[in-house]
Amino acid sequence: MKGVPQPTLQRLVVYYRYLKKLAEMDEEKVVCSKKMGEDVGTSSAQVRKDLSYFGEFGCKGVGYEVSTLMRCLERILGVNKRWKVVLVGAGNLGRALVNYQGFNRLGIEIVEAFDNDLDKIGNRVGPLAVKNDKEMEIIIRKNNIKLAILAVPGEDAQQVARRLVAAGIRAIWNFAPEMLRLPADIHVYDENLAISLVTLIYKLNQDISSDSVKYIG
Amino acid sequence: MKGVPQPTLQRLVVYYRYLKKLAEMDEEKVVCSKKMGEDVGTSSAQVRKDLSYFGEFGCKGVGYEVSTLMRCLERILGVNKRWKVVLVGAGNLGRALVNYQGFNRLGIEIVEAFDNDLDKIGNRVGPLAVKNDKEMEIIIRKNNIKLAILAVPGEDAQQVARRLVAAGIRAIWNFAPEMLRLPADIHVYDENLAISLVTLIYKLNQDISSDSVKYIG
DNA sequence: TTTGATAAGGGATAATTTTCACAAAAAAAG
DNA sequence: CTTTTTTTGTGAAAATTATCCCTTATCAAA
Repeated sequence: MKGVPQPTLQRLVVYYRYLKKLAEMDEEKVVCSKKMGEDVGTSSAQVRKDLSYFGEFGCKGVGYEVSTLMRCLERILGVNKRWKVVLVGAGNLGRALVNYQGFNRLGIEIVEAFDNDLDKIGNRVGPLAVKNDKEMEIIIRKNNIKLAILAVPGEDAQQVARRLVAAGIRAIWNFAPEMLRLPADIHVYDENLAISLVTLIYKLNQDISSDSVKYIG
Repeated sequence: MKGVPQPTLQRLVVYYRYLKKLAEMDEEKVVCSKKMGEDVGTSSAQVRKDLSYFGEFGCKGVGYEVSTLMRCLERILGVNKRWKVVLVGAGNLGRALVNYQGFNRLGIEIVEAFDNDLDKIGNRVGPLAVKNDKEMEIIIRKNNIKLAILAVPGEDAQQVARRLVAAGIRAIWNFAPEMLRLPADIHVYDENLAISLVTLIYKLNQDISSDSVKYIG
């Protein structure tokens, strides 16, 4: 179970959500890789290869039992357990994440929100009251929390991240556009919203450029 | 200028922001690929290879002139122009995106926000008033807008996306966890926040599993 | 000047990821 | 009961990406 490609992992989340929807609709009991691929936007071969990293889940000539494969993926991804997460930085983005419904369905619960801005401390974000970040370390330790969402300004990110790691955090979902320098065994996922948008702009711009090439020469 | 790897494109955005920061600090006039790589978390070879897809920007034995390379990347990425963007879906996430400061620095301006929820229409989100989505098509056409942020519930996504394309939208940043079926020449970037988080959970869970293996056998 | 150190550019090589194609198993059809 | 169809799982091939390393250019110091 070593050396699973990152793209495979990401598609697994997509498959999981797809299967969950199928299971809720309660129509098909079985689904084949061809249909899965078409429905989620990849190929049947990709679906099978992705699953093959983790074992055999299907039945030749038949396909995959929806509920079984769903539960297998649940275990593989670790979303069969409930995960407690803290949010640091209760700005616009942080508040949106707390209120985002998609996480709860994956067993993910944001249990605390911290900020260093006195104007924000005490305010409600969703079901939480924002706490002073001075209490952060103590609360993280006491509740044995391993996962943090870092949504603070770039200039604070490195320092806050160090504090989180010192408090026992093992994985950080980083929204700050900064490279975090942390011990190698801490998992960091850099989320960079600007990247996504600029990628689209690049392509739009390419279209426009090649259009004008057509007209000129 | 065809066949630029997607990862390269994404790193280019990172380089661009890095150079912009260097330029603002106004210390070094020149930067080499080694330093760039270290500062943004990649290798010097990767930096050079990424840039090589677009031309020659450096000087052997010296490095890259910060302001020049910055402006080159600006043109390559298309962020030297201003881009008008509409938001569809004024929920928590949509509101967070409108208020996100990172876009403005890239010449990206969210100029309209639409929703079909009568409770939301008329409310302010940042500097905008949410408009009725029935006006969407007309306003997009009139302002010749090409880029849309889709932050509506999954079940509405496909239908709204079709309307956007019919109104002249050419690129969609899709936050709905649905595969959009659109003409092949429409650019879609699927942003899936759950994927990021589950990827971290997977790794956390792996750590825990391998820990217990140590104790048991 | 000449020499040494530095650093870009780019072809060659390696690693990773995706796609292909086929054997084997199950079900359906004849 | 045999044949055909379907569909998985998986090595092998292809495509894509990343890394290495060598050549060349530039600068600084002797």
